[in-house]
Amino acid sequence: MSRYSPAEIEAKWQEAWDEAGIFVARRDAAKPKYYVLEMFPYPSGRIHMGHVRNYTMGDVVARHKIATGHNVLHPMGWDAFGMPAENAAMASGGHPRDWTYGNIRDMRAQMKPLGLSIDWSREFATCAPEYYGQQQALFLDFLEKGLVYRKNAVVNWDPVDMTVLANEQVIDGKGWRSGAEVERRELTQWFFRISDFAGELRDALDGLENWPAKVRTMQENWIGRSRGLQFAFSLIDGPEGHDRIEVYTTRPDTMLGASFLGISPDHPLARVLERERADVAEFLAEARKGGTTEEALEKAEKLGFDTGLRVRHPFDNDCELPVWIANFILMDYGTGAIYGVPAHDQRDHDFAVKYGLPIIDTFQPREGAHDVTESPYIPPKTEVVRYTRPLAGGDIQTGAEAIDAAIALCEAQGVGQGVTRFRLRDWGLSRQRYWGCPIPVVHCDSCGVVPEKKENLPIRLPDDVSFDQPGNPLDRHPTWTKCACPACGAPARRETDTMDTFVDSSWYYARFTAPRATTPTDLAEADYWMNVDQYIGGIEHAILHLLYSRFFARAMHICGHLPAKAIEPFDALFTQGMVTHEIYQTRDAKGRPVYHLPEDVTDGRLADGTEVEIIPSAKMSKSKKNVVDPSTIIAQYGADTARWFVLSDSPPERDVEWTAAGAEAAHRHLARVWRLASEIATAPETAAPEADEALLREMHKTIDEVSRGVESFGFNAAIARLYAFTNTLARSQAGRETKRTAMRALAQLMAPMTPHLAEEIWAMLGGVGLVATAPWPMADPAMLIDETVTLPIQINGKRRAEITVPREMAKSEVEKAALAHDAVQKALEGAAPKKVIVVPGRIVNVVI
RNA sequence: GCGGGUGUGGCGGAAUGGUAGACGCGAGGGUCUCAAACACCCUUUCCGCAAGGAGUGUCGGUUCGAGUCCGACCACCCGCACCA
Repeated sequence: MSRYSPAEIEAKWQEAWDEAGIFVARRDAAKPKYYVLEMFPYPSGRIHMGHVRNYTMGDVVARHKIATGHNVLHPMGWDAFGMPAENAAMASGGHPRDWTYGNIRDMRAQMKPLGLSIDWSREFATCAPEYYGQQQALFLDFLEKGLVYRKNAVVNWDPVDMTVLANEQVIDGKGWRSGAEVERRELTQWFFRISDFAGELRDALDGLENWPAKVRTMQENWIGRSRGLQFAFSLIDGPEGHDRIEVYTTRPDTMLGASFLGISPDHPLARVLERERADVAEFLAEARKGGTTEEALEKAEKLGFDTGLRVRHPFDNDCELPVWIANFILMDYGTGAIYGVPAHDQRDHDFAVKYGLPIIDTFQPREGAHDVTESPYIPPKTEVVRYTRPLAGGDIQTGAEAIDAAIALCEAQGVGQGVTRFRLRDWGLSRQRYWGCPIPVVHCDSCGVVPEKKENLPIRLPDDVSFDQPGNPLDRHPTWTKCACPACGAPARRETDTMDTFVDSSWYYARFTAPRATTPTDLAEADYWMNVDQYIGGIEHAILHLLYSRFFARAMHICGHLPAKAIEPFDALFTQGMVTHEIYQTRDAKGRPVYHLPEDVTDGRLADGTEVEIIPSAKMSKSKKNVVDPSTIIAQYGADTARWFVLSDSPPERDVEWTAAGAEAAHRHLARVWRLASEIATAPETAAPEADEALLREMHKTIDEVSRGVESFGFNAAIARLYAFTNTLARSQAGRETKRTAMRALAQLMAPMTPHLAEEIWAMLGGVGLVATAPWPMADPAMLIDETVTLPIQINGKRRAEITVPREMAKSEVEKAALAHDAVQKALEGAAPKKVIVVPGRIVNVVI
């Protein structure tokens, strides 16, 4: 072979790894275990560059850990349930299962050539009954422990298609197929009691030291622990059974500024009024329009309706407040009722202005006048403020503990009590869809909701379903719903809801430790392999998936499926950025955009010479056609080039832009390394002791920096160092044996990133065995320290000169040498410096 | 709207509070070649012939010293509970 030929060497070494079976994970007490996991893919059809980046990063970690003597588990599977499969079935008539398994087959075939160090013997798809049957067993255990329950909750309802819509299927408040205005409607649904764990999930975040701080912050805010006051306003002449309205507030210090009471459209009182009064029903119908997302609710126009009812202020018997129904009040948070303080809250202020409600100022800002009719004055939580209206007969000052003081005062007065609340809501898992894990319960006329017997699991999805009409095919299946009640044996109806696909991905990491076990997990295996030592995936999963997984691990532990140490399943987390690409656009006759694939564009022009408009890089998406197929790149340049490129240009946590030029450059470099290696392999023996010393010093510095880079996800910096070392090696006058040593080290350092090329070079230079299993090189600390050091000299913080001094030179000597420098002398003009700062080995700063 | 993040040459980016621009791309110049491709060498933040000066989204602050820390603002990106 006379030139770098990835097609040849990549197939060869993949076969060699397979034969040696080095990636098959088995328990081994003699080695420290290491479990590295990338978020498993949804089988959407083809792999994309984002997958390549994600799995390459995981592979670098896995291969580095193998080389450092760890027993590595690096599995792969498929998050295989979900809407796209049903959409495909609706669009083209096939079966979701066939579509899904076809995609898995294609994507696996695309992934294998990447040369990932994956233990494919553990592969599974979540849509396989062997997996979801165990998930059903988990559900039954959770049910037994009270971790699952049923309650009403709102969904997006398409009144034309008569079906539930996912948030994604609601476009600008309208159903994606029917175009009808979406309504919020209540259904009885299954929920996990994740909110019971809110405090624990919040507190345990502090222990997740190897998670990105931003993810911990996001989860903290999502869980949203708050301290506040819960109390009741008494309702005057309310409907029967409604003589008080409970409210929750985090700002009880503003209580005297209340000018109205607001309740959610879903509040029980609103429901009662809706049944009794046509005007209320009409308003609620209007208020329930639009989707269920918090974003839609927050951005929607604030609507209110005066019920005519009034409540009495608990601190002031003479003060009566009107009761309004307002569309921005969430039934899910607090008590579903608030009191409005327009003088001290922006949203309440907007509402009061819109509906002409009074604005009552209760605080005196410390300085300057503030007209609260113009804009609200938000009293700071940290500064001392003074009430202008007496609270319960006494002027009080509040300070840093204003809220606590107000709560204490209210408690003392017998008005309500301090409570800790969480923003986190229970996790609704019911989905009115076919392609998901069936919820293993039946509905019996006499016994109610009855869990299936475990011996009947898995409850398999029926195969004979049709997607020719909207709605859940399980609902209209002729026989599948018919079953016998597990309790009394009478005819009963099987539950037709399936589980949220987030359930599937909330425990797959545990299943990988024993993927063929006949129980959800095998405790011995879980005890050995858990926790995941390094988890890698997109930042888009920062909240939901990771929070659900943390909950699930706790719930599984309670049910005896995971050891206690695994309740925080991911020891370390890394969130990687996206792969982006420029978008190429032209316009059709009507001025509408037409997108073009990168492979059809050369130098900004199409094949017919038409110039394309270049839109800055964005996430690769099929609709914008700014996609590059990894298979094309692998065919053109080889897997090592694709791997090298996705790691090289950008820091892994940030987005990386795929460019054809960058890919070519990566390939050019790998070809150069290959050439250099074959030159060194065949070079005649020479000796050059001085050059040897210099090259070996560089080698040890490179080993040190690359090792640290690989361990800290500094892949781009590690690769830059490898480029620099390649340049050094190419120019080195060192003797043959030294160069061979340096080249072998280079191969080892490159092996996690470009494993095939590294094996080839390793073999070329007489390396023993596979480089994949060769022990990672160690940097000799003595070789990392130079005898002299060059220090910059700053004058007033600006660099003006530099001196080279012995490393161990005393501070006073360094100062003397710096002051003697021409540039310093010139700047001083004979005067003495005001101050001289010497940071040994770093810098000298002369202050004049 | 709420929560989180990002911002450095023509481009991607590097930089434990200590020489801003490592490494790569692109560009310019050169060597090799009949010529090209490949490869190799040199230059490349901006202004300036130079001396020198300016410079990390904007404005302000802390510090002997700020890309890095603090405050305000601007722009863009991600998430918002039924997308995965």
